Amino acid sequence: MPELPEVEVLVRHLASVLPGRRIRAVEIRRRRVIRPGSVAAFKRAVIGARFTGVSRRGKYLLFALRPPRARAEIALVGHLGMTGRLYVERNEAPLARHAAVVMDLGGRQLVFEDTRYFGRLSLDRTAVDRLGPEPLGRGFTRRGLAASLARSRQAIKVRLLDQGLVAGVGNIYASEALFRARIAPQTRADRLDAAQVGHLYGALRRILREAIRFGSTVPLAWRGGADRLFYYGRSPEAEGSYTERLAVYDRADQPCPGCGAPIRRMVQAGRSTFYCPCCQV
DNA sequence: CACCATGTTCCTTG
DNA sequence: CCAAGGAACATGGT
Repeated sequence: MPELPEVEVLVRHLASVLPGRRIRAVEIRRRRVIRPGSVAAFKRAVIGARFTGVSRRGKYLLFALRPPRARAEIALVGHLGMTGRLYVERNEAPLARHAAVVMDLGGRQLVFEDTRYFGRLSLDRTAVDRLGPEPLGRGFTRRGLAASLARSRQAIKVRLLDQGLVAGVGNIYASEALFRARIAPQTRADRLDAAQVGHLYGALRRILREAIRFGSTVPLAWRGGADRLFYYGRSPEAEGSYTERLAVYDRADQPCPGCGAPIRRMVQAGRSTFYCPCCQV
């Protein structure tokens, strides 16, 4: 479930596994995933390079690579789309059906698996450069958020999904944050008062931080006893407790944890929004 | 068969 | 020019 917290948990894991490893070979099984850019240029830049670091920006993964013979470092950008997974396993492990890219690290392989192939790997940073501030970073402020929202007549739920407003919030945490802030999702962004913007700011940070803490606290699990790590770094058994943490997302007709009224689902900009009609005004 | 799904980008409409 | 909405991308679950 790749929104900011899931990507952050994954990045922390990969940062403990990848640095120091060299890319011996790359197999592109789905060329669509290498985008934008060409497969040939991608392979040329990446093969032979060594991982020096892994970080995150919004929902994007950033891999720092040092090519051989001390040329400047390059940045490999990754995005998991809706169903992407990224893990390191032994070379002999049977390849997943939807493995899109496999990088041979010598004895181990880094696998980018994605059933829907919406995810991508690229050397192009333009999408990353267009992102708004990191919600858990210094650049995200109440004033900045208020100023951005004052310029838009769009529904607040739809605004939150714009990665240029704040980076990393997706469909799940947008609904969750609005519930915590007690703001109705259809409220026009420019109609929120200062107190509501303050609540929303705090709710976003709290929701995202808690999700990261939860994801990082659960022990890492390995599928089928082999050493293939689930991309989100949690065991299937933890899945139940994960969804139990969500107050409104995917809970249509279930009782609101605050007042007991049935949670509602509606569609905004083509995507589901879940909310409590009684708690969120 | 129908509808739904954690995301982004492109195209059209106003 | 910009904002907003919808389709497209591709596969699988219910």
